[in-house]
Amino acid sequence: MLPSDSRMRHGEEFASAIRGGKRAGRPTLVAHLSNLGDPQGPPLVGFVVSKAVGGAVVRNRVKRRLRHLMRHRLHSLPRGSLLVVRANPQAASARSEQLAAELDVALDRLIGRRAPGRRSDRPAATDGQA
RNA sequence: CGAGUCGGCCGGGCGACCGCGUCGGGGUUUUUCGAAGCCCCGCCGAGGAAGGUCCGGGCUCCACAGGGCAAGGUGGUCGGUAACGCCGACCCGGGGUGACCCGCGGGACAGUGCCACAGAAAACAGACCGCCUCCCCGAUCUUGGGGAGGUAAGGGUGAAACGGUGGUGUAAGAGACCACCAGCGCCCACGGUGACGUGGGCGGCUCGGUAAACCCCACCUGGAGCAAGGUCAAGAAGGGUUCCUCCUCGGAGGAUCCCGCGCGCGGCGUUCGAGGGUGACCCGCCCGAGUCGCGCGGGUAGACCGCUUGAGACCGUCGGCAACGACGGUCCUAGAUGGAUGGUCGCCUCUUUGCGCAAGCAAAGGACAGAACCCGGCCUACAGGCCGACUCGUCCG
Repeated sequence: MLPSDSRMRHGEEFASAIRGGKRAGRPTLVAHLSNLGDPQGPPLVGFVVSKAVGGAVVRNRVKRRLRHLMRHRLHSLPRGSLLVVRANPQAASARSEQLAAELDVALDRLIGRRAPGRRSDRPAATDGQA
């Protein structure tokens, strides 16, 4: 799972990531990324899974899957990042591979906009599909 | 073998690797010597309903003169229990050939209300068609119409029509009277802890249902809830207790402990008592100097304790029809707080689909659902499966 250092725990961090950050949407999830965190600290990742996604069992499963997927993608986030991943109702029925692919696309777009040096421009067709 | 009734249990299994959470051990760094950080190893890590939050408790804080009047709940009896609206046994009523099942099971002579449709009439008596007597009119060989009265046996409606059957009786009839039966009330005897049952006697001859309609009766019930409650930190402008010093006797300074979001405006107040508590209200009682409203500004939901050893689980013996209890032994079994159970696989198992004569092969899928202070219940959801007891029917012996 996710190392405990990288877990987002406070409401204000969620708020600043969602309000002050950039956004990338996919059918199953929406990712918010901001750089307003502690510049020396590790990146913080939080998840928001509303009741629209499903019951308690479904929400827990979605959250755990996302947390597991983020574990291998933490190194791609710069220091001081605040990332919040919101799950859409479609995430309840998605397979793990689909979640992973969409999470990759969303992260690439967010990091690409912040650091235009590497893999900056995804084709516009991806946005249209979203 | 078929059909069925009741009860209990499981709710995918084994293994590998990488992660996460609590706890324990080891190493290392820092240290205010309490501990904290990092790394490594090991154990354990969701449910029968963890769910709905419908009852009952434990636990915590507040309250704990009394009276009146409400409110809510429960409702056969006896027992079980910490307690219950739960459980067991029994009683009564109903259903089933039966095993068994169902019951929201106190009171309808305290009072009020309601009873659709049909029907003449639906609760207190009344009479549509009938039946019978008398009178009048018409007709004259067997009956028609009208009026006054008697009656409830027969018809028809309905879930239900003021007891049933047979007789006496009568103009026709009727508990008007009689016998038996049903039912109601009272009394006695016997059995039972009791609900109640069995038997006998007497009475007037007969009385609808609905209380999950109001209501009446009996019994029970303090308020809030782990965001309870406690410790620390943070916030700092203020108020108060007691003591000391100074003084222009108004206060000022210091120490101490306690309380407390701040400011502005306004209302009501300090013994002629604001406001609060006492379960809602009233009386009464208690505490009492602040309190209430509006506006502006600000601070919060950080850390730790509570937090998992408990009406505990399992096994055995004994008591009890049973629910359950007593005794003995063994065991410690989740404790998160943006909330730990996920990912990738292998083998087996079950279901479905496809291929195949078959053995089998391949693919997809695994019910309902996630602990949050803890127990005892109830209710609701649930793929599939296992075990036991019993009943009825058929066949064989």
